Amino acid sequence: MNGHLGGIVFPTDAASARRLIPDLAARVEDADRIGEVCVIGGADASATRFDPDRAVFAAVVALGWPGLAPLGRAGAVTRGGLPYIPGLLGFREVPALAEAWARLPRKPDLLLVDGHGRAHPQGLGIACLAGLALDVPTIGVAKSILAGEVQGALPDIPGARAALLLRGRVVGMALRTRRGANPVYVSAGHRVTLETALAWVERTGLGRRLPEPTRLAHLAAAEVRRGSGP
DNA sequence: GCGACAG
DNA sequence: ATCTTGTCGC
Repeated sequence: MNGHLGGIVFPTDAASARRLIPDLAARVEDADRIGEVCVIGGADASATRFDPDRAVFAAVVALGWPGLAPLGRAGAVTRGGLPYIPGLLGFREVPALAEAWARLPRKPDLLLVDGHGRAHPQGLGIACLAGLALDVPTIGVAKSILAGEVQGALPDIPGARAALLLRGRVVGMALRTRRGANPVYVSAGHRVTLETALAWVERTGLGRRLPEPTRLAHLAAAEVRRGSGP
């Protein structure tokens, strides 16, 4: 039940997860290795606070490119996994995302994941882990910072950027996608460059704060949750 | 030891 | 992440 997760055996406790991080982070590919993009996907998960079962409701949506026409969507639920621990989000949510991914008839050529990619303390945000597990290029799109600091000011103008630095390294970019809205933090996941990641986020933005793939995945995950009990 | 801390 | 309707503003 784990071979389709990129050969990764997902840990069931935080200590084991932490031991795996260095090795997995080293496997993440930094260069662009994206083929022709005909299908672009979005992935996100929803959860109920204080849930003793630790249910994770995940969803993956597939949109056509260009045009962003809906091509498909799938959901999945996992229980009894890790609780939310900053830095270990991927270990908690990717198993559910992988199950939803497996149910998608048409696999995306590129996947936008809600959360960070390399803009993570050890360079292994959920987008990186999802890329390794699903064997697909990924991009991380987060709504707040996990680690690092934004360098300089970010004008309230769509398209404005400010580097996200961590230990002197540019690990991501604060990107203003919409006037009057907080920026989004973009970082490379697996097989994608930060510049390429930024281009795709802007291309699929449609004038809203979150790019369409991730926005729709969020709505889909909420639906999975409603349809699978609290 | 203290504070920070994606979703 | 989630608890939640109306409301302020472009």
